[in-house]
Amino acid sequence: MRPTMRDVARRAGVSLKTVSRVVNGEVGVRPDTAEKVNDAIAALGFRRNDIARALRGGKRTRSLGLVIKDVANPFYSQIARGVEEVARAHDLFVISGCSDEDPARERHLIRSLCERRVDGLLVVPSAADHRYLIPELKMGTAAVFMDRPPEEAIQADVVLIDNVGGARAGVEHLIAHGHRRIACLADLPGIFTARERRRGYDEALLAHGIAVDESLVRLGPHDVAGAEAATAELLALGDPPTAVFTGNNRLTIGALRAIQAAGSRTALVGFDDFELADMLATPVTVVAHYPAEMGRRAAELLCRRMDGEDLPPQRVLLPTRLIVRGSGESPPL
Amino acid sequence: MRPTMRDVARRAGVSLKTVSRVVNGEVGVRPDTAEKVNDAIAALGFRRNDIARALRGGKRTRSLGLVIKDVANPFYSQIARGVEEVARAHDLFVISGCSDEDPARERHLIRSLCERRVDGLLVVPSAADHRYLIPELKMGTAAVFMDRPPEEAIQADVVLIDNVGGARAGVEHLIAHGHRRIACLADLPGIFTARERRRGYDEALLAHGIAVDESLVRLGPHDVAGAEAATAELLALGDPPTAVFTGNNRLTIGALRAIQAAGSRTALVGFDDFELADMLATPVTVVAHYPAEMGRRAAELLCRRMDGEDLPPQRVLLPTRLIVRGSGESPPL
DNA sequence: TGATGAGATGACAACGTTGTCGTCTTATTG
DNA sequence: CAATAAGACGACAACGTTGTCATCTCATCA
Repeated sequence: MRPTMRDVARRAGVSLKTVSRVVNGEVGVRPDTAEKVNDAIAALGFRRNDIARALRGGKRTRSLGLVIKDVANPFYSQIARGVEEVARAHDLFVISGCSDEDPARERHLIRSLCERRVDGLLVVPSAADHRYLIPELKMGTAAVFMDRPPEEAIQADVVLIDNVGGARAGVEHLIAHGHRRIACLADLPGIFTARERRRGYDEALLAHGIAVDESLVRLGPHDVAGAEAATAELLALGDPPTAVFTGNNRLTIGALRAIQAAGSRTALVGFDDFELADMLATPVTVVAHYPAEMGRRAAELLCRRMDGEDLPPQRVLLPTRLIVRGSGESPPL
Repeated sequence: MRPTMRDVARRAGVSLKTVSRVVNGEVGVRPDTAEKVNDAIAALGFRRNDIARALRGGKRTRSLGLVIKDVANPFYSQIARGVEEVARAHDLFVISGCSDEDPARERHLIRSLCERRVDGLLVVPSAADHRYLIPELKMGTAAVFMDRPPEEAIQADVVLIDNVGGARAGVEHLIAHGHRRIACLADLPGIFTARERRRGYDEALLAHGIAVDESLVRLGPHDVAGAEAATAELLALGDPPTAVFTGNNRLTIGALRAIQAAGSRTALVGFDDFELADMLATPVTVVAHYPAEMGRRAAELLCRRMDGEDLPPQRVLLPTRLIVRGSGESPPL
């Protein structure tokens, strides 16, 4: 169905190789010959077959694999956007897949991407164990991790947010506004960022001589509904917290719902910025970071690896920024 | 570097073809032979090369191309998610690119995707002219358009939102609440959905015997800031509108900002739902639709085409749903 | 015991392209 | 005018896989 170079060659009355030369803009073809070839290409609607090209070349498929949890989640879609920008600049395509936080699916995705011979891998890891990647890395597939590091055994670049520092800054902001009873909503403790942000929360309290009250810490809420329930529970305590620190935007929104529903004036600082945070009934003070930047930095690192640069594994920490909007500045009752 | 089947064969002491058989789970290999082969595969870290496989097979690359405006935009990332779900179910990979609404880039993307021999294309078109696609379609690359139709000349499936009906329902909702002076913010008239929604607005007014007052219609605001300015202007009129209908979520947010800033009680209904619409100071009544569903439907259609089904070009219209939240129900002053 | 056939395995070509090298044409130079 | 070189072009192999067909080994049976 699709014409090949051979078909073009036949039609133009030249050899296969000459067509190849014209298609690739190589020198050493007389203008009139090139014209004949181009006419044939246009007439037949020929498109060079990049599959064959990649096979013959043996080296580059000019593609990179991106494994994230879920494109529909703005955090990941912004990462994807950052990756796409860099890929575009390097004339690469992005082949992406959603792991949905399922280690088996992540593994399957990565394996399939390797089978497709992507030139590099960008992964937001879900699985705990990435040793299965070691052979792939050895075989020369470059890989860069984002948002969460792989375990020690893996020698690869990582681009992370400064989770500890950001969380600490957020909680210290609440402390600076007079809060002492500060609750913490963290995601499942199996998640790296949840642990790190929890650590920042602890550090902030400790640094200001406040003992961590485990009854104010909720590890586990994983979605808006869970966070809403957990917050409602906290607000219903005999001695409720005067402020809440939430470990990600889902949790922030859940907490917000509960606080709003309870008609409470509990202060709130959340990790992750989100659209409309400034438009809410109480604009939300957040620890912001820049997922697109994470995607860009990771993709850039990956491209350097793909170009054969041989640095020791990098660990990039991206800064956060506290955005003060109102919810984090109300004093304790 | 990467071992091939030949390497595996050598190590296992069998022929190339036998390795192929084992790798593909074909019958007719003695268990002990298969074991030798599997041992060699494990020892060498062999991964089947899908590039070579696709070339040899000649037919399927098991991939589909997705061209959207911008993954970072939730509308498109939800489409991408829907596509991904279907792709996953069919064991396909999604290769995506962002056109950023640039026709030249869209064309380049589609061309490159065809060169990569994707099995099918899913496109949210930016360009006005897609005739360049005709040869590709003829060559057997299936294509399905989303959100906006291609021009007449292109024979391809389209999955659209019921823009006219949705807009009409939204405006009629305002009319039902007593409004007569209803402003309309529509995006650039070059955009299909903007035109269609504008048409729904006109139809609603006409159906209720209200003449369209062009001074209340603003075509052109394309982002939050533009919508905010346009709305401020409308509110400053001597005889301002009592309600505003906005053609997409960016415009809704801009209008909301202006209304909030002016301390006005102007009613508002917007096209597109958005996260937190229910959490704002005034929860926003919207005409909701389901981008992920659009992605799914389009991908399903595409898969049917790819499987060789030969229907006439389909035109799927997805329904909208009016979600009443408060901003659309305040009466005229 | 030799014919028969089923099952296991291998040799080879082909997918569409590009790198290497050889051949042929034409212009240049002594 | 013959020698030479540069330029244009083509023949062929190879990339790693799979489909086709041939071959080989046994167990079975008349």
